[in-house]
Amino acid sequence: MKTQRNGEEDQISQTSVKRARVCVRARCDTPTMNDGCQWRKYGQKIAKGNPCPRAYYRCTVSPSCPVRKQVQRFMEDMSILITTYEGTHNHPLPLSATAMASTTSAAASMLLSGSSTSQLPSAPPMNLYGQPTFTRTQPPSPYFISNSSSTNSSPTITLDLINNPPSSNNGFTLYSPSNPRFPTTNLSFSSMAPTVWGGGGGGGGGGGYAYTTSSYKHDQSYVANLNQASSQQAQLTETLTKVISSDPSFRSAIAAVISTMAANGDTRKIDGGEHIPATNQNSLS
DNA sequence: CGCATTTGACCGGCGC
DNA sequence: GCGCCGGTCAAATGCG
Repeated sequence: MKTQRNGEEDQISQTSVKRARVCVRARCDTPTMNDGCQWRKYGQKIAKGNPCPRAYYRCTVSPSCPVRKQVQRFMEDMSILITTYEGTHNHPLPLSATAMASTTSAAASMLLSGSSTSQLPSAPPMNLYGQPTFTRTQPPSPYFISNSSSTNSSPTITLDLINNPPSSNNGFTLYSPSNPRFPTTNLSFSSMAPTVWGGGGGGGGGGGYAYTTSSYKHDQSYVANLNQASSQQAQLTETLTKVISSDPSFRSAIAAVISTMAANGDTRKIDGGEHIPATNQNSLS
Protein backbone atom coordinates (compact mmCIF):
# COMPACT_ATOMS: atom_id res chain seq x y z
CA MET A 1 0.00 0.00 0.00
CA LYS A 2 2.79 2.32 0.77
CA THR A 3 4.21 1.78 -2.64
CA GLN A 4 0.86 2.21 -4.20
CA ARG A 5 0.11 5.42 -2.46
CA ASN A 6 3.52 6.84 -3.09
CA GLY A 7 3.02 6.07 -6.70
CA GLU A 8 -0.24 7.88 -6.68
CA GLU A 9 1.24 10.86 -5.00
CA ASP A 10 4.06 10.93 -7.46
CA GLN A 11 1.58 10.87 -10.22
CA ILE A 12 -0.33 13.61 -8.57
CA SER A 13 2.64 15.83 -8.05
CA GLN A 14 3.84 15.39 -11.57
CA THR A 15 0.61 16.20 -13.24
CA SER A 16 -1.93 18.89 -13.14
CA VAL A 17 -3.31 17.73 -9.85
CA LYS A 18 -1.26 20.37 -8.25
CA ARG A 19 -4.34 22.36 -8.95
CA ALA A 20 -6.71 19.61 -8.08
CA ARG A 21 -8.56 20.14 -4.89
CA VAL A 22 -10.23 17.80 -2.54
CA CYS A 23 -13.20 19.15 -0.72
CA VAL A 24 -14.25 17.41 2.46
CA ARG A 25 -17.56 18.05 4.08
CA ALA A 26 -18.10 16.81 7.57
CA ARG A 27 -20.24 17.52 10.53
CA CYS A 28 -17.93 19.05 13.03
CA ASP A 29 -18.57 21.16 16.09
CA THR A 30 -15.04 22.40 16.39
CA PRO A 31 -13.69 25.36 14.44
CA THR A 32 -11.67 23.05 12.30
CA MET A 33 -11.44 19.37 11.65
CA ASN A 34 -8.54 17.54 13.11
CA ASP A 35 -7.02 15.60 10.28
CA GLY A 36 -3.82 14.73 12.07
CA CYS A 37 -1.74 17.26 10.29
CA GLN A 38 -0.32 20.39 11.77
CA TRP A 39 -1.72 23.55 10.28
CA ARG A 40 -0.98 27.16 10.72
CA LYS A 41 -3.57 29.73 10.02
CA TYR A 42 -2.39 32.49 7.74
CA GLY A 43 -5.52 34.28 6.80
CA GLN A 44 -9.22 34.65 7.08
CA LYS A 45 -11.75 36.16 4.77
CA ILE A 46 -15.41 36.79 4.75
CA ALA A 47 -16.58 35.20 1.57
CA LYS A 48 -19.19 37.08 -0.29
CA GLY A 49 -22.63 35.76 0.32
CA ASN A 50 -21.58 33.66 3.24
CA PRO A 51 -21.69 35.13 6.74
CA CYS A 52 -19.16 32.58 7.92
CA PRO A 53 -15.53 33.53 7.51
CA ARG A 54 -13.29 31.32 5.44
CA ALA A 55 -10.03 30.41 7.10
CA TYR A 56 -6.81 29.61 5.30
CA TYR A 57 -4.32 27.16 6.69
CA ARG A 58 -0.89 26.04 5.64
CA CYS A 59 0.72 22.74 6.50
CA THR A 60 3.55 23.30 8.95
CA VAL A 61 4.73 19.74 9.32
CA SER A 62 7.37 20.59 6.79
CA PRO A 63 8.38 24.16 5.98
CA SER A 64 8.38 23.36 2.31
CA CYS A 65 5.09 21.55 2.26
CA PRO A 66 2.86 23.15 -0.36
CA VAL A 67 -0.38 21.82 1.02
CA ARG A 68 -3.00 24.34 1.97
CA LYS A 69 -6.49 24.04 3.14
CA GLN A 70 -9.50 26.25 3.38
CA VAL A 71 -12.03 25.80 6.10
CA GLN A 72 -15.48 27.20 5.90
CA ARG A 73 -18.82 26.54 7.46
CA PHE A 74 -21.57 25.40 5.21
CA MET A 75 -23.88 28.35 4.93
CA GLU A 76 -27.07 26.35 5.19
CA ASP A 77 -25.98 24.31 8.14
CA MET A 78 -23.40 25.82 10.42
CA SER A 79 -22.61 22.47 11.94
CA ILE A 80 -21.13 21.30 8.68
CA LEU A 81 -17.54 22.09 7.98
CA ILE A 82 -16.27 22.36 4.44
CA THR A 83 -12.57 21.78 4.22
CA THR A 84 -10.78 22.10 0.91
CA TYR A 85 -7.33 20.61 0.58
CA GLU A 86 -5.00 21.76 -2.15
CA GLY A 87 -1.70 20.20 -3.01
CA THR A 88 0.12 17.11 -1.91
CA HIS A 89 2.20 16.62 1.18
CA ASN A 90 5.87 16.25 0.38
CA HIS A 91 6.77 14.78 3.74
CA PRO A 92 5.84 11.79 5.85
CA LEU A 93 2.62 12.13 7.71
CA PRO A 94 1.59 10.90 11.11
CA LEU A 95 -0.80 8.03 10.98
CA SER A 96 -3.68 10.15 12.07
CA ALA A 97 -3.08 12.27 9.02
CA THR A 98 -2.71 9.48 6.53
CA ALA A 99 -6.41 8.86 6.65
CA MET A 100 -7.07 12.17 5.04
CA ALA A 101 -3.98 12.24 2.92
CA SER A 102 -4.43 8.81 1.44
CA THR A 103 -8.08 9.33 0.84
CA THR A 104 -7.66 12.69 -0.77
CA SER A 105 -4.71 11.68 -2.85
CA ALA A 106 -6.45 8.58 -4.03
CA ALA A 107 -9.53 10.56 -4.78
CA ALA A 108 -7.50 13.05 -6.69
CA SER A 109 -5.85 10.23 -8.53
CA MET A 110 -9.21 8.86 -9.43
CA LEU A 111 -10.25 12.23 -10.66
CA LEU A 112 -7.17 12.49 -12.75
CA SER A 113 -7.64 9.16 -14.41
CA GLY A 114 -11.06 10.32 -15.36
CA SER A 115 -12.17 6.87 -16.32
CA SER A 116 -14.35 5.97 -13.45
CA THR A 117 -16.43 9.02 -12.93
CA SER A 118 -17.96 8.93 -16.33
CA GLN A 119 -19.16 5.44 -15.76
CA LEU A 120 -21.45 6.44 -12.99
CA PRO A 121 -23.64 9.01 -14.55
CA SER A 122 -26.76 8.66 -12.52
CA ALA A 123 -26.33 5.50 -10.58
CA PRO A 124 -27.85 5.41 -7.16
CA PRO A 125 -25.43 5.63 -4.28
CA MET A 126 -23.80 2.43 -3.27
CA ASN A 127 -24.33 1.39 0.24
CA LEU A 128 -21.59 -0.83 1.48
CA TYR A 129 -22.24 -0.67 5.14
CA GLY A 130 -25.95 -1.05 5.33
CA GLN A 131 -26.22 1.03 8.43
CA PRO A 132 -24.56 3.98 10.01
CA THR A 133 -21.93 3.30 12.58
CA PHE A 134 -22.46 6.54 14.31
CA THR A 135 -25.69 8.04 15.34
CA ARG A 136 -26.09 11.72 15.55
CA THR A 137 -28.79 14.18 14.89
CA GLN A 138 -29.43 14.05 11.23
CA PRO A 139 -30.81 17.04 9.44
CA PRO A 140 -33.62 16.44 7.03
CA SER A 141 -32.07 17.61 3.87
CA PRO A 142 -29.17 16.32 1.79
CA TYR A 143 -25.99 18.31 1.73
CA PHE A 144 -24.67 17.70 -1.67
CA ILE A 145 -24.19 21.28 -2.48
CA SER A 146 -23.26 21.95 -6.03
CA ASN A 147 -19.62 22.62 -5.54
CA SER A 148 -20.58 26.09 -4.54
CA SER A 149 -17.30 27.89 -4.19
CA SER A 150 -15.68 26.25 -7.12
CA THR A 151 -14.82 28.33 -10.10
CA ASN A 152 -14.56 25.26 -12.26
CA SER A 153 -11.03 26.30 -13.02
CA SER A 154 -9.67 23.18 -11.40
CA PRO A 155 -10.97 19.70 -10.85
CA THR A 156 -12.44 19.15 -7.46
CA ILE A 157 -13.26 16.01 -5.59
CA THR A 158 -15.77 16.16 -2.82
CA LEU A 159 -15.54 13.74 0.04
CA ASP A 160 -18.80 13.77 1.87
CA LEU A 161 -18.47 12.80 5.48
CA ILE A 162 -21.91 13.81 6.50
CA ASN A 163 -24.52 11.41 7.68
CA ASN A 164 -27.01 11.81 4.95
CA PRO A 165 -30.73 11.19 4.90
CA PRO A 166 -31.49 7.75 6.20
CA SER A 167 -32.89 5.80 3.34
CA SER A 168 -30.06 5.78 0.91
CA ASN A 169 -26.83 7.22 2.14
CA ASN A 170 -26.09 5.84 5.50
CA GLY A 171 -22.93 4.23 4.46
CA PHE A 172 -20.28 4.61 1.96
CA THR A 173 -21.38 6.36 -1.14
CA LEU A 174 -19.92 7.60 -4.33
CA TYR A 175 -21.60 10.33 -6.22
CA SER A 176 -21.39 10.94 -9.85
CA PRO A 177 -19.85 13.94 -11.49
CA SER A 178 -22.00 16.84 -12.41
CA ASN A 179 -19.66 18.96 -14.40
CA PRO A 180 -18.61 17.45 -17.72
CA ARG A 181 -15.48 19.48 -18.02
CA PHE A 182 -14.08 19.28 -14.56
CA PRO A 183 -16.22 16.70 -12.94
CA THR A 184 -16.98 17.05 -9.31
CA THR A 185 -16.89 13.67 -7.70
CA ASN A 186 -18.64 13.17 -4.45
CA LEU A 187 -17.50 10.45 -2.15
CA SER A 188 -19.34 9.80 1.01
CA PHE A 189 -17.71 8.19 3.99
CA SER A 190 -20.27 9.26 6.47
CA SER A 191 -19.60 6.47 8.87
CA MET A 192 -16.01 7.56 9.15
CA ALA A 193 -16.61 11.19 9.64
CA PRO A 194 -16.94 11.51 13.37
CA THR A 195 -14.25 9.02 14.04
CA VAL A 196 -11.38 10.36 12.09
CA TRP A 197 -11.84 13.99 12.80
CA GLY A 198 -13.74 14.06 15.99
CA GLY A 199 -11.10 15.75 18.07
CA GLY A 200 -10.96 19.37 18.83
CA GLY A 201 -8.46 22.01 17.97
CA GLY A 202 -7.11 23.49 21.10
CA GLY A 203 -3.66 24.82 20.72
CA GLY A 204 -2.15 28.09 21.51
CA GLY A 205 -2.49 31.56 20.24
CA GLY A 206 -5.28 34.03 20.17
CA GLY A 207 -8.56 32.29 19.92
CA GLY A 208 -7.35 28.82 20.60
CA TYR A 209 -8.12 28.22 17.05
CA ALA A 210 -6.27 26.30 14.48
CA TYR A 211 -3.43 24.40 15.99
CA THR A 212 -4.82 21.08 15.00
CA THR A 213 -1.89 18.87 15.69
CA SER A 214 -2.12 15.16 16.12
CA SER A 215 -3.60 15.51 19.54
CA TYR A 216 -7.00 14.37 18.58
CA LYS A 217 -8.90 12.28 21.01
CA HIS A 218 -10.40 8.93 20.35
CA ASP A 219 -13.71 8.87 22.08
CA GLN A 220 -16.00 5.98 22.65
CA SER A 221 -17.68 6.38 19.36
CA TYR A 222 -14.37 5.82 17.70
CA VAL A 223 -13.94 2.48 19.38
CA ALA A 224 -17.52 1.56 18.68
CA ASN A 225 -17.03 2.36 15.08
CA LEU A 226 -13.96 0.24 14.88
CA ASN A 227 -15.72 -2.72 16.33
CA GLN A 228 -18.60 -2.37 14.03
CA ALA A 229 -16.36 -1.87 11.07
CA SER A 230 -14.53 -5.07 11.76
CA SER A 231 -17.69 -7.02 12.32
CA GLN A 232 -18.95 -5.96 8.97
CA GLN A 233 -15.72 -6.43 7.21
CA ALA A 234 -16.79 -9.60 5.48
CA GLN A 235 -19.77 -7.93 3.96
CA LEU A 236 -17.73 -4.91 3.10
CA THR A 237 -15.09 -6.97 1.43
CA GLU A 238 -17.56 -8.79 -0.72
CA THR A 239 -19.18 -5.63 -1.92
CA LEU A 240 -15.89 -3.92 -2.43
CA THR A 241 -14.66 -6.75 -4.53
CA LYS A 242 -17.45 -6.24 -6.97
CA VAL A 243 -16.98 -2.52 -7.08
CA ILE A 244 -13.25 -2.60 -7.29
CA SER A 245 -13.13 -5.21 -9.96
CA SER A 246 -15.31 -3.11 -12.15
CA ASP A 247 -13.34 0.07 -11.86
CA PRO A 248 -9.57 0.33 -11.72
CA SER A 249 -9.54 3.94 -10.73
CA PHE A 250 -12.03 3.59 -7.99
CA ARG A 251 -9.85 0.74 -6.84
CA SER A 252 -7.10 3.04 -5.74
CA ALA A 253 -9.41 5.25 -3.77
CA ILE A 254 -11.04 2.34 -2.05
CA ALA A 255 -7.73 0.75 -1.32
CA ALA A 256 -6.53 3.84 0.41
CA VAL A 257 -9.60 4.03 2.57
CA ILE A 258 -9.51 0.37 3.44
CA SER A 259 -5.90 0.57 4.41
CA THR A 260 -6.63 3.51 6.60
CA MET A 261 -9.47 1.79 8.34
CA ALA A 262 -7.42 -1.32 8.80
CA ALA A 263 -4.53 0.66 10.16
CA ASN A 264 -6.69 2.47 12.63
CA GLY A 265 -8.27 -0.65 13.88
CA ASP A 266 -5.25 -2.83 13.99
CA THR A 267 -1.62 -1.91 14.26
CA ARG A 268 0.29 1.10 13.15
CA LYS A 269 2.49 -0.57 10.65
CA ILE A 270 1.29 1.30 7.68
CA ASP A 271 3.09 4.26 6.28
CA GLY A 272 3.55 7.20 8.55
CA GLY A 273 3.41 5.40 11.83
CA GLU A 274 6.99 6.20 12.56
CA HIS A 275 6.11 9.83 12.96
CA ILE A 276 3.35 9.48 15.46
CA PRO A 277 3.99 11.29 18.67
CA ALA A 278 3.89 9.02 21.68
CA THR A 279 0.99 10.89 23.18
CA ASN A 280 -1.03 10.27 20.13
CA GLN A 281 -0.38 6.58 20.17
CA ASN A 282 -1.45 6.38 23.73
CA SER A 283 -4.73 7.89 22.87
CA LEU A 284 -5.45 5.00 20.59
CA SER A 285 -5.83 2.69 23.48
C1' DC B 1 10.05 35.09 25.37
C1' DG B 2 8.63 32.35 21.59
C1' DC B 3 5.12 31.06 18.74
C1' DA B 4 0.56 31.06 16.71
C1' DT B 5 -3.52 33.83 15.70
C1' DT B 6 -5.66 38.01 14.32
C1' DT B 7 -6.72 41.33 11.03
C1' DG B 8 -6.16 45.06 7.91
C1' DA B 9 -3.43 45.88 3.81
C1' DC B 10 -1.82 44.36 -0.41
C1' DC B 11 -1.78 41.84 -4.81
C1' DG B 12 -3.34 39.54 -8.90
C1' DG B 13 -7.05 37.60 -11.65
C1' DC B 14 -11.30 38.37 -13.75
C1' DG B 15 -15.52 40.47 -15.41
C1' DC B 16 -17.66 44.57 -17.05
C1' DG C 1 -9.23 50.94 -17.32
C1' DC C 2 -11.72 50.16 -13.21
C1' DG C 3 -13.68 47.82 -9.53
C1' DC C 4 -14.67 43.57 -7.22
C1' DC C 5 -13.18 39.57 -5.00
C1' DG C 6 -10.42 35.74 -3.46
C1' DG C 7 -6.09 34.76 -1.62
C1' DT C 8 -1.81 36.02 0.83
C1' DC C 9 1.27 38.85 3.63
C1' DA C 10 2.93 40.75 7.73
C1' DA C 11 2.72 43.70 11.83
C1' DA C 12 0.26 43.63 16.03
C1' DT C 13 -1.59 41.02 19.63
C1' DG C 14 -2.26 37.40 22.91
C1' DC C 15 -1.36 33.11 25.24
C1' DG C 16 1.39 29.50 27.44
